Amino acid sequence: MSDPRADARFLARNAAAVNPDGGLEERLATAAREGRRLRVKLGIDPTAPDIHLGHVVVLQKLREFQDLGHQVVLIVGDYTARVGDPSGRSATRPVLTAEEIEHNARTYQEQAGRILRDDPELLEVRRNGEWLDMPMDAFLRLARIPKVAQLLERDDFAKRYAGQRPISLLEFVYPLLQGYDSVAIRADVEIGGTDQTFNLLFGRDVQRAEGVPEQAVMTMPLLVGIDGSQKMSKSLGNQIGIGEPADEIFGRTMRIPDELTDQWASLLAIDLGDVPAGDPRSRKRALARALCDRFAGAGQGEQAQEAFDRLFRDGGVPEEIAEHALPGDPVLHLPALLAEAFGVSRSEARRAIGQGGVRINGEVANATNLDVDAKDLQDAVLRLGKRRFVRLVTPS
RNA sequence: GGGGGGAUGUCCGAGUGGUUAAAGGAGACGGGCUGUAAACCCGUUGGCUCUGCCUACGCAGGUUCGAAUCCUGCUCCCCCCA
Repeated sequence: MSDPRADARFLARNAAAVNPDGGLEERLATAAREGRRLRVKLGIDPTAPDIHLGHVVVLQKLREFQDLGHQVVLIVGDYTARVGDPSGRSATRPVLTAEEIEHNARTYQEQAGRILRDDPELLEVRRNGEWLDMPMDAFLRLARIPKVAQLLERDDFAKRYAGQRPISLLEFVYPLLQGYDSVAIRADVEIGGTDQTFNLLFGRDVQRAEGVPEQAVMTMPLLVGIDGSQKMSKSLGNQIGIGEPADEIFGRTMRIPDELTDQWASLLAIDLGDVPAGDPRSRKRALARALCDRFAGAGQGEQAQEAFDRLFRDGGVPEEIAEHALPGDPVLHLPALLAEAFGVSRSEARRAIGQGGVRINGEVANATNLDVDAKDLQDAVLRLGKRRFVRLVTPS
């Protein structure tokens, strides 16, 4: 039926690396020979439930495995999340409660379901608390596996160690726990971002020590966020969530640097088809449309693009604008109104007004007179900066 | 157990008694140009009832006309030696 070599080549086409060389093809061939599905593992962190395009890169890859008949195993890191991960040094990361973790995990699962096939043959979801909540002696047995020198080879650790910056024992233990996940579920393949390379490869060591076959490891390049420099992440605010409205997806995609367009298309498995390479703007628009169609629904791309053009090319206003109830007073203090309507501080609002960044029905707001007659604001469209709009309505 | 270093605005990071809402940078935001790209230019960037007022330099107290800067206690963090 399927050809392991061709499948491996297809799957690896946009990957950063496959380890060991030829490992994926070997696993595919083994599975074919034994007439079974591969178990393809992805560990997910239930501290940040909202899926953005960065997650999609990996999920899309899993979907490709599913389409070839293989089984995806999502591992919710509920146990590890409860302990908290101090890496990255984001200081006061709160340790989540079991309820929060569970809620996040469900949200994640639900969103991932929009990319993955939700067929029990093809998708299994597990919690690592199922096996990590082990007795001390079992843990200590595992603790023999990693060698300190080996852990210190991990780039992140090596740098911090050299720079005399802290590394907690807990961080040292994480790769071991993740690796044990691979043992527990008998992973054939594990997927992750390139930042996970060490951990994924370490899973092989744990598997070997535990006497189970070693997984192949496929790492995907990290998707660069819309700021064009750092990896996409919610905490950096440079993400596009898959649950966002089409207009938002379209607009934010149009903001990425041109150089990112092809990389995004490749990692997100979007075919830009015949859009000429010499026309970066059209390529980006095609990408934006495709993303809208995929995550907001078929046909959304076309619509979002029209709205976008109306707004930014023709200088109009969006069709759908959030509404904000006008307070009843006869005279309104503009900074206060802006603050409420857009969720900024009054000082911020004042600055924006002073800089000509606020428009009422297209007219730049007067910076010297901040008090406005309420009747001049009836059903007015208030605009802050280039892309924030609100329609003022009278509460009935 | 011993010794040393540190905690400043969104982040990084200057500042060791007064002109400090606190240098500089990053980020962000507003404006210009434009393709909501890049590059570039200008401006802003604690809050507010805004020509002024309030709150701020880990926490609490003290010295002083005056403290982020000095003293005391506390909390937290890091490094080194053992």
